[in-house]
Amino acid sequence: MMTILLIEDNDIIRENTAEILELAGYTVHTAENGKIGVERALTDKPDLVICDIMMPVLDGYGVLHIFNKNPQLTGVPFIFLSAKIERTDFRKGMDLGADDYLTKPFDESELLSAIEGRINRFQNVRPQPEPSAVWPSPEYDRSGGPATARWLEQFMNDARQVGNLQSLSTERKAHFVRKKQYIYSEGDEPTRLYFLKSGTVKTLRSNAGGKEFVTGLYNPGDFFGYLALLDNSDHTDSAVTLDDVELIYIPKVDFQQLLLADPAVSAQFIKLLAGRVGEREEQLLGMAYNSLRRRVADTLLRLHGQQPEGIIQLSRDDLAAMIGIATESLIRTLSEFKQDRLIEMSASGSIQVMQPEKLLRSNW
Amino acid sequence: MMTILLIEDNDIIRENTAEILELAGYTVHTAENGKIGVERALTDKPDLVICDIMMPVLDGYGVLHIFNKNPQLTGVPFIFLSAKIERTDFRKGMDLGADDYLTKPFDESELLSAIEGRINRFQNVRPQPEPSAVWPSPEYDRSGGPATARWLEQFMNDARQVGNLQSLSTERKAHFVRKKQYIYSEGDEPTRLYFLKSGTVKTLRSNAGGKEFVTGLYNPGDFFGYLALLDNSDHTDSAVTLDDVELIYIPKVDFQQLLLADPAVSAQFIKLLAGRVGEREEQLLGMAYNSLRRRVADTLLRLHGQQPEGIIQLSRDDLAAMIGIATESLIRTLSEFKQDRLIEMSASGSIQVMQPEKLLRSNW
DNA sequence: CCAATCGACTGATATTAATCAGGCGTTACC
DNA sequence: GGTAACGCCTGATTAATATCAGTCGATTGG
Repeated sequence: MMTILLIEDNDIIRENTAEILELAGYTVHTAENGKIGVERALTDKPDLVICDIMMPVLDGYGVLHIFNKNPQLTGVPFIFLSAKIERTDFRKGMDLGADDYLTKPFDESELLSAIEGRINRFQNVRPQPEPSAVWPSPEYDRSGGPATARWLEQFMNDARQVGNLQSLSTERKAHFVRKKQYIYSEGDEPTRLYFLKSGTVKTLRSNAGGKEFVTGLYNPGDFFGYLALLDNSDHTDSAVTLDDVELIYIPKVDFQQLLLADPAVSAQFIKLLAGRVGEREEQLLGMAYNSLRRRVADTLLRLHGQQPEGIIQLSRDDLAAMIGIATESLIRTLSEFKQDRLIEMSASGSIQVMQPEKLLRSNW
Repeated sequence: MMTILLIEDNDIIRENTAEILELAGYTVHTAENGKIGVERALTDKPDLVICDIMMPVLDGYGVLHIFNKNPQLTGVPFIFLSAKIERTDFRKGMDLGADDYLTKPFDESELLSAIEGRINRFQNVRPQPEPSAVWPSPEYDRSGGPATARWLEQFMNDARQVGNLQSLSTERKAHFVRKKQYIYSEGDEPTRLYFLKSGTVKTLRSNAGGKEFVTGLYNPGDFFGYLALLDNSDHTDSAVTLDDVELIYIPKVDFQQLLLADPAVSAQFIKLLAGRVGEREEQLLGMAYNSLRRRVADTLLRLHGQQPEGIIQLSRDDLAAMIGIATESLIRTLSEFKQDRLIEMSASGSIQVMQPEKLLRSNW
């Protein structure tokens, strides 16, 4: 339901008015002066504001001034309430940007119709519906999480059906690469996009000291190596196979053609990348202020959701490089988790998260 | 320039008023009754309508009724003009959805400030989505660094020249926001893109413990707040002003239209985002394995390149939150750098990098 | 004008996680 | 079949950095 913020210093009028509004079915928040009103507006985000003009601490004009300046508040319909019926007072209020002006005393119907009038007006003025024709919120569901690009597979099927990019066809030869092989290295010029048919691939960056940070982990059905292609720069990371894999190569030109041919694709890529930026910034935040234990837990949970069957099969070194910690520290933390029955480890070293809820919630 | 439609049956008042408006720089179309007014509104698409109430053929209420029903007309600011000063007349007009109500006789300043008031109000509130036409894709400078979006400015100029997205025009009102104000907060639904005209803005994320990590720093000429718009999600960061700033709002719909109208633009955005992903991953690598000293040095160098004049004017708290370390640690490191003559600090706390080469090379 | 607040800074201490060193079991290989 | 190599793990030590507690000076507000 609509939330209305009522700012009025007179206790009787305020309570009376609030009661009327509540009877009419609105959720009402009240404030007894302008300052409190603004504070409440910022926290409650009302759908409409009714504000008296003459008030102590901060008057109605001041409140509206602040509303106009604060981007979070500007869009909210604003109705002045005043005992003054003089034309100049009215004009001052309107010129400041009020949307209606009610004079006291008013009766119920005046109040309610004024509110309805403004709500209707603003709904007309501010079209709610997503411009879906413009912004494809597509059937390409981003189910694989922002890190993966499974929707591209779907897209490629479509592209194939249209038949204008034959080189994308699945008849393409699969390339077999054995484990622990570099697919491309930092500094290489990108020549193609990779589609992972089977196996696992990690992408990593390394620093001057030879330490590695794993930036991505790819499973069958994922594409990788697109960052440098999109950025039109050299690879800034390396891709390494974790086990024996089957790859399909999509030549750079084909990919770029694809990208330009259909606006929906570029829109999808924009979405994908924006999501990835957000994810990385989140990680950065965690890296800065979360304890090692917390970061291990977060990474395990992320993998738990991504990995098939929820079983994490990854060497301790790689896992540590994903989290950005020393391998020993990871192992110690895993042991602790195991003791707490939060995870289980098999003889082969694979990890299974047993109590994701508890792992998520426990705060150190 | 803004086009105003004036609907008024009295010849003298109509011509007189039109003259005033023209002198004020508006393009004015007139109509001598409601019927003609509506017809003219449909063909001319005015930016604002001033309409008398008592008129032959079709009165003002009727005109507004039609405006409310016709989607093409609903978004236009509508001001009533009337000789009636009775409260009930005023309320009837407002309840019908008028945006202001001027009583005759009025003087020039009343008229003009009422018009300005509504135009400003509507720029805050609404984007009226114009049907997009595709314009020739211009050549965009690719030199702008990945962190900034200055090329968008160039693009917007082009868009303006073609003139089909008027709402992007520089005539847009600047919004002033004082320092330390939130422009948007984590979790807010994005409603617009922000263009920073003057001042400085930071974007930050905060974790459960209330700690903040500064993810971006924006200078005049930058755009910000686009991540959530592109991702089609809620804001995952907050934007806060560091000093008094001037902002220009670009409504969500306008921006999205813009983005899809021209493949060159989406291509630019893809590049921008891909670059930002790379940057963030680089930061992540540094965060994991570089010493605090190294990270401070890197951040200083980054800011040295970005900030105008190379002078870094930033509170210690914000700088620490950018690097992701404790404020005290930062201050200690800065003191060390100062002792080593790598940087200089003014009394006001601003930092200047003196020997970028040495700062870059020294390896700890 | 004084008190309160804030930002820059310093010293002492506590905590965390990296590093070093090594054990133990399994696999790979001559 | 022996041994070298490797992956997983543990203990002790050490280095790095956060935290706590406060000073000092400048600015702000009543």
